[in-house]
Formats: sequence, structure tokens, C-alpha cells
Amino acid sequence: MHYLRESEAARRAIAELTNAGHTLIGLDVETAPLPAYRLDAKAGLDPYKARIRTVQLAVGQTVWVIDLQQVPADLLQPVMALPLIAHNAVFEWRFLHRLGLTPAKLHDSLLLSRLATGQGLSLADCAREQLGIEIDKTLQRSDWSRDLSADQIAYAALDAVLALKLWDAYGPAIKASGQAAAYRRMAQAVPAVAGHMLAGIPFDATTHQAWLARWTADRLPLREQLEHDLQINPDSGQQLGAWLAKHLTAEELKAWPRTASGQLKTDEAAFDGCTLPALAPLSQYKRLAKKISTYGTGYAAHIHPVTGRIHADFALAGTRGGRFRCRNPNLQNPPAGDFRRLFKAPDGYRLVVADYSQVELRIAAVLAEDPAMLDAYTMGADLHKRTAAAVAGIPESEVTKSQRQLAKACNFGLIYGMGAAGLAAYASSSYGVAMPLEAAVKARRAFFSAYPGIARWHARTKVKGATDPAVRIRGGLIRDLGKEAYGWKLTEALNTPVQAPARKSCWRPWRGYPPRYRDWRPGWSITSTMRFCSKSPTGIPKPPRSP
DNA sequence: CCTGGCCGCGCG
DNA sequence: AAAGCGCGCGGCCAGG
Repeated sequence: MHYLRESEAARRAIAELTNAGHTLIGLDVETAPLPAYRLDAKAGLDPYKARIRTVQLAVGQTVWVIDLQQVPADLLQPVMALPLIAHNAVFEWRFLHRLGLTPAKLHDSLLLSRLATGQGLSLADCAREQLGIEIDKTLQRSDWSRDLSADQIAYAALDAVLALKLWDAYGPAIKASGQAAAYRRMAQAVPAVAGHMLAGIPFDATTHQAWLARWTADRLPLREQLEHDLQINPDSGQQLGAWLAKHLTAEELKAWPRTASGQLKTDEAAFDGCTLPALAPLSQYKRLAKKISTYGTGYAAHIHPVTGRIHADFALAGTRGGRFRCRNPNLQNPPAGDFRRLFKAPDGYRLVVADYSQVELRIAAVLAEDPAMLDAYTMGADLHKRTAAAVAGIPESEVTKSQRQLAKACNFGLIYGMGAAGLAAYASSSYGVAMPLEAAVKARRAFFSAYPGIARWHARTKVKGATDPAVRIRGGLIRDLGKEAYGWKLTEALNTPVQAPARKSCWRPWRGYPPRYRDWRPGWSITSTMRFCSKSPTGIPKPPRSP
């Protein structure tokens, strides 16, 4: 282990490393908060509030710990062309990029663990499980701004060695399971994801603040009225349930929907059709409360003090099914409509939204090889209308609007194994179409005789699941449903290979801010629910027209 | 005081 | 036998 705090020594070590022709080099960085953010406990994780203190490079058991407090970052430029591996490479990429360093070949042991075990593991967990090494992370949060102790330097060095070792620990299993191509695609996406996080989303904080003030003002009288009339906290499902139990008729109470744990349900659908006068203002209150907490104060708390933008955390294959995940905040579910106008491109630029129409249904059609569905898509027909005609037993020309709505419920639900009762409930709650159970049973039968390929696909999936709980997603990713809390379930076995490879909206990056970002040209950057996938949409029919 | 489960609800 | 799936978040509430 070599601690390098002098430029000439660092230059020599880097020259030696560059010329040695190593096939892979372990990489890790330690960061120190900028002076203004000394008191911010999480500043060290934020590339706008902290910068790199040390860079660790590992080859075999040899590690160089380069102290960037003394050594100019530019000396590392040649290293950026070498093949590197880090644990959670998105982190390293962002901090390096802020210093003008952009790794060209960066592998990620977090992604390796994600593919090998089904979930992304911390470096400590990987080290324990794969290498039998117990590591102590207490120094991670120590003060990296001052002179470094021998312990700190040793700690820093170890992580780079571990990331490197994990390549050999996980690599063979990933190859053997046929996930090598999936890994490569994910690793290639690291710069796009990291750049996207660094860039953030421009957000109109001023307008947002004004809206929030109005929502809050609107909520106040509603809340006071409800507290007075109902004598309960309207935010409490428990208290609401108790109130309902007292005020419903015996008959209503018997039929009232309940939650998994037996509580009376208090969602919008449960209120539907009930005439208690308090329920209307209650619904209105709940809608406002959701807007204020999640999309009001919640979003406001994520506006970055340095950039004025929202920098969320994205994770490749962060979900169990392999979808892209976003949190703090989740930018994949801002309310549709006006709220989205708060995401605003700078003057002279535009935000571009691209969407693949009915992508999941198209993938299901391909996987199921359903002739009627494939035919509808090849011909550019309206699939929902076609389903509506089949379910109602009428010609397409006579399909009404509400029949088409119902058909959407059939297409989106029945594909994934929804039952008749589910269909009836789904039709009314999601599409506002009332449906008795017998009608749902008939609709379900009609659906499967119109799309026999879907029926065969369900049967096939059931048979396969009996002996093999692993679901293979086109493109390589494997999801083992046997590892899920409830084990293998048909509905998930049907959903995963369809949902996982479907990718959605992409937002084009813009120039100008933050400074380093203007040099970054990834092509598309992704905000919405992108899922990990093959070179898709191979073999998937094109949508009839762009929206 | 924090953690985790449950619920309801926003999106695809 | 019957079954839509996938998320994250905020509030409440119970347990420590």
C-alpha cells in the first residue's frame, strides 16, 4: 500500500500503472465535505457539497492511495482510460466527473452482485458472503478533511481491493447464468445514469411555492370542518374506520370492503356510492393532503441549495423485477397534468418526452405469440377497440366509448392473470365502468377465446413454474420468484417478462448548467420508468403513430 | 427518539 | 383454487 501525497511520486506511480497493461484496476474514492457543508451529515455523498479527498487504485494486493489535497487531479487523466471497477460506480463517476475526470471503462461490483444474487448488496455484505472478509465501516464517516491517520489510509485502500476481487467472485456465475450481456448493458449505462443525477431536473421552485401555499390554505378550513364534524383526525385510517363503523347502517357495514388486516377500507373506491355527507369533503381533503405532503413539502425539501434543481437517486435494475428505480424524490410518479409543468427546461431549450404506445401489450403479444394480437398491431389496429368488439360480440364499428374503456381494463388486467372478481372491481375503480360479477366472468371467457395465444401462454407459464421458479427476461436478466416472500406466483411470472423489458419516456439533456455537464453527451437520458432489457424492441411491432 | 408495518395513492 | 403487476412516499401507529 502506497500513500501518495506528493505530485512527483504520484506521477511516477500513475505512469507505471498506465504502462503495465492491467486488465482491471480496483477503484474507490473517499470524499470530504466542502467547508460550507461541514455540519451537513450527508454532504459527503453529494458531489455538489463535497469533493474527492483520496483516490484509491488497486492491482492485486497493491494499492495506491492518492491524496488529492496535495496532488492535482489532472495527473489522474491517463488512469481514466484504463479498465476500472468500483462498488456503486455511479458514485465514483459523479465525483470524478466534477473534477474533470471521466472514466471510459468503468465496471461496477454492485451491479455484479445485483445480477448474481438478485439484489444489490453493500460492499461489506459482498465481502462477507463472497470473500469471507468482515470489514469495519466505522471510518467511512470519519473526518476526511484533515491530515489522514494510518487507519484511515488503510481503510480507504481496502475498498478498492475488494471491488477488484468481486469481479472474479461474481463474474463466472453471471456468465454461467447467461446474464453477461445484461451486465454489459447495465455497466455501459452507468455514465448516463450518473450524468443524469449530476445534471438534475430544473424545477420551477417559485411557482411551486405559490401552489403549495394555495393548497395549504385550501386544506385548512376543510380540516377544521372535518375535525369538528367527525371529532377525529382525518389523516388516521384507523379513526376513520371507527367512525365509519359507527355511522354506516348494519347492511352497509357488512358489505364494506376491508383491508388485508381486516380494517375497514378508507380509500376513494370504498367511499364510492356511499351517501354519508361527510365523505365528499373527506375525499377532497385526502386529495389535497396527498398533494401537499408528497408533492408539496416533499418536493420542496429536495430542491438543491447549490443548483436549484432536483437531483434524485436513480438505480439501475433497482427493483426486484429489474426496472429502473428512482427515489428522494421518486421522479417517476409526479401527478399527470399541471404539476409536470414545474419541470422546466432553461430558456432556449425544450424537454422532450418520448413514449412507446402500449409497449407492455405489444411485448405480451410477442411473448405469447398470440396471432390475433400480433395481427392487430401489425395492421395498426386499435387493440382496445378490437378487444371491446370481441368481448361484447359486436363489430368494431359499433364499439362505444365505455365499451372501449372496459376493454382497456381487460387488456391490462387479464393479460397478467386477473380473475373475474378483480376485473369487476378494476373496471369500476380504474375506468368508471360498472360491472356485475357474471358479466366479468363472461368478459373474461370472451377475452381468452379472442386471444387464444394469451391463454396458451398462461398455461405454459403455469407448467414451467411448477418445476422452475426462475423467470428469464429477454436480454438476460433473471428473476428468481422462488426467492420472493410469497414464492412463485403466476401473476408475477406473467408480469415480470413483460414489464421488465419495456422502456418508457426519455428526457433529452440540456446544456448550460451545471458547468461540467455541458461536456457530457450521452444521447438519451432517462427519467421515467426505464427497465433493463435487451436491445429491444427487437421483434416488437412498432406503434401505429407517434403521439 | 427511531424503526417497521400498514394503508392509501401518485405513476407506469 | 384463485390471483393484475411494479414501484416510492407520507401519515399513522405500535413496539422498542
